[in-house]
Amino acid sequence: MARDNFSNDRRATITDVAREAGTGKTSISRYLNGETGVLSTELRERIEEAIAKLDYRPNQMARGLKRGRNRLVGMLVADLTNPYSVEVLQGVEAACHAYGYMPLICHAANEIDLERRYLQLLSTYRVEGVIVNALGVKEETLETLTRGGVPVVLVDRSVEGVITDMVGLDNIEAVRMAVQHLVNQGFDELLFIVQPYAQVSSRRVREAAFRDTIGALGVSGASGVSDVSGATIVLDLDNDETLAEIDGRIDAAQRRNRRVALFAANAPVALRLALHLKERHGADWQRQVALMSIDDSEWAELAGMTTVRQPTYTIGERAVEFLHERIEGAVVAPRECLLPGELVVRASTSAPTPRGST
Amino acid sequence: MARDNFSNDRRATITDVAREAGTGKTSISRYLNGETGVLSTELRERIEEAIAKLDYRPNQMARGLKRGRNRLVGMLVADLTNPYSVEVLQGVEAACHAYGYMPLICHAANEIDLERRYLQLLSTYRVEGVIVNALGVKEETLETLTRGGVPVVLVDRSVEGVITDMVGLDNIEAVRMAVQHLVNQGFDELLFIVQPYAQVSSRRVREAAFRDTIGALGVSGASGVSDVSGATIVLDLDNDETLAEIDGRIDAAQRRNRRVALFAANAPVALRLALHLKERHGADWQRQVALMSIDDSEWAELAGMTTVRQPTYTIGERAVEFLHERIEGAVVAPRECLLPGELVVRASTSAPTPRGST
DNA sequence: CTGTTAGCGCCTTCAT
DNA sequence: ATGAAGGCGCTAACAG
Repeated sequence: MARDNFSNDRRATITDVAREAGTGKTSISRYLNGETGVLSTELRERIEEAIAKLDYRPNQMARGLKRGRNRLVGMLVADLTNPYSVEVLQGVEAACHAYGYMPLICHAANEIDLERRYLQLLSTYRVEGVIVNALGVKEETLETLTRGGVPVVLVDRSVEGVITDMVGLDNIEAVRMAVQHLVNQGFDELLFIVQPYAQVSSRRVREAAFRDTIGALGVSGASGVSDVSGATIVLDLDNDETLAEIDGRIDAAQRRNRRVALFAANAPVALRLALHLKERHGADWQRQVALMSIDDSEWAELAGMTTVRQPTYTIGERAVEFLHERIEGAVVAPRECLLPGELVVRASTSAPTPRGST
Repeated sequence: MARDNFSNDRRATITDVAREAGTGKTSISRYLNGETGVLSTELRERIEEAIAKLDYRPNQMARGLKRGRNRLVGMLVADLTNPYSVEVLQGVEAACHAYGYMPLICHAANEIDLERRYLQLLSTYRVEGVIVNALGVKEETLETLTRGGVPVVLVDRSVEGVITDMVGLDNIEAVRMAVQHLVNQGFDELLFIVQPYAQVSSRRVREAAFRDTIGALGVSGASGVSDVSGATIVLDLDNDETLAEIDGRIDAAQRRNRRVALFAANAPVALRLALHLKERHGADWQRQVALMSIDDSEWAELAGMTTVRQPTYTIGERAVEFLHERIEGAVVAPRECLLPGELVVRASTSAPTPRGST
C-alpha cells in the first residue's frame, strides 16, 4: 500500500527532484542532458540520489514541447499481416534505436480510412518524420504532413504526385531474374498473377517488368530459348472467379503441351494460389503446376516454393537513414533506392511436367 | 515553393489562430474541445475559417501536458513475427480507436533488453496504460510503470509476482480438447513439444494441462479408450539436437506399433517441426507422422494441419476494455479472462498410420 | 559552477 | 458569451 517514499502516485517532476536535492531545476536539467563536467561531483551525487529516491523519469512530452523535437517518427504500415511488412518494420525499429528515435507504429490494416486517420494523428503528435508504406494515400493526405515540414520516406511503393525519398525492391531486376530462372528451367508458358493495382505502384511495376522481360526474350532468343509466352492475370483476393480463369488457362496451355509456371507478384497472392491449387489438385498439387513468387514467407520453405527474397530488413534501415538525414535538415533532391532481391530456388520450379509427360 | 498562406514551415499554434480570427486563445480552445453552444455562431465561423486557412492542428503533446492525459496507451509485443501477436494487435487497435486511444506499439523482437528499454520509454512518454505481451519481464521492470500508477494488462502470459488483469486463451480446456481429439482419432502415443518455459507462463500451463489430461484419460478409461501415453519434449528452436531426440521417440514408438501424434504448443514450434519432418520424410511427411498445434497460422490450411485457433482478436479487444476501465479509475480486484479456443480439424489428424500398417 | 527567468502550446479558473 | 492570466514539466538564455 504505502510506497517507501511518499510519492502520492503522481510521478515526480523536475521540481520535486530539485527540491529533494536542494538545488535548482537547471542543474537537474543539465544532469539529464548529460552536461556532465559542468556539475560538481558533489552536486551530481545529490542529484542522482534524489532521482533514485523519487524514481524520477523526465517527461518526454514536456521536453519535446520545449525544444521542439520529440524524437518520435511515424511508421505507417499498410498490412502487418504481410510478413514483408513485419520484416521491414524490424529494420526500421533497429535503425530508429540506433538514431535515438521512438518509432510510432501505425497499422492501417488495409483500411484506407484508417490510413488517413493515422496520418492526421501522426501530424497531431508532431512526429519529426514519417515512413509510409502506403495503401492508397493521395498526395493531399500526405500534404497534411509535408506542409508542416515533416519529411516523408516511402517504402515499397511510390505515391502518385508525391516526390520524395523512396526505398524498395529493384522490381525490374527481380522480375527479370525470376523469369529467366523459369525459362532456364524449361517453362515456356508463364502466368503472372497480381492483385488489382489500385494505388500500389510496385504491383504495376512488376507487371510491366514481366511483360518487358517476356518481350525481350522473344526478340533476343538468347540461350537457345524460344517461344516463351507470358500473360498477366489480375487476381482480386476476395473474389474467386479469377481463380477459375487461371485454372482454365493452365488447362488450355497444358493441353497444348506447354510447360506452365505461375508467378505470383507477392506473398498473399502466392498463398491464395497455393490454397486453391491444393484444393483443386490435392496434396501433391506441386507436381501438377509450378508456382513461384516474390516475397519469401515462412511457409515457402515448407511448401518448397521458389521465391525472390526481398532485402526487407535493409529496406527498413535505409528508409530510416534517409529520414534521419532530412530530419537533420538535409535538403537534397528526392532519392530512389532500389535494392536487389535474391533468388531462392526450391523444388517448385525444378521439374516441369507438362500434361503430355504424365 | 511558396505556400498559399505564408506559414513559414512552422505549424500554426493556437495563438496564431486566435490572432487570425481576431479573438482570444480561450475561444479557440473552447471550440477545439467541442464546447459548442457557448460560442456565437458568428465567432465559430471565424474560428473555422482561421483554422482552415492556417491548416492548424492542435498539438497533442501540449494538450497532454496540460490536462495530464495524452490518450496514449502502450502495447508491448514480444514477437510480431508470430501471427498470434499480429492478430491480437488488430483487436487492440480496433478497441483503442473505439475508446479514442492512440496505441503506441512496441516490438521487443524477442530481445529481453529491448523489452525493458521499451517499458521505460513508455513510462517516459507518459502513456496512460500498457498492454503487455511479456517476453521475460520481471516484476521490477513492470514496477517502473505500476509505481507511477499506470495500469497494466497482461496478454497471453502472466508475470510472476505481478497481480493484475490478464487475458488469454483458456489453455487447460484447449489442450484437453486437442488431446481428446487426438485420442478419438485413434492416436495413442502423444508427444507434446514446447519451447523452454523461460518466463512464459502459458507454455508451462499448456504442458501441465497436457500431462493432466493424459493422466485423467488413463484413470477414467472413458469412451472405451485405454492405454494412451504421452510425453513432453522441450524444444529449443535454435538447437537441432532435440529434433533428433524427437525422431528417436517417434521411431521407437512406431516400432512398438503405436500411433504417434505430435502436438506443438504453438505455431513457431509447429513450423519448426514441420520443416524438420519434411526434411526427414520428404514431401509426404504428413503421411508418416501426425502433427497438430495450438495457433492457427496461415500455412496451417495449406499444410492441412489440425489446430486450435485462439480467439486472438477478442483477446486484444478485451485487454483494451480492462485497461480502459482502470484508466478511468476503476479499482477492482485483478481479473483473469480466459477465452475458449476452437478446434480446427484438418487432414493431418485424420488417419493414424502406424508403421505396422504400411 | 549554479540559480533565475522566461517561455514551448495548450487548458482552466476567474473575471468581465 | 468572451478574454486575461497562470501554470503543466521542461529547457535555454542570461546573470551571478
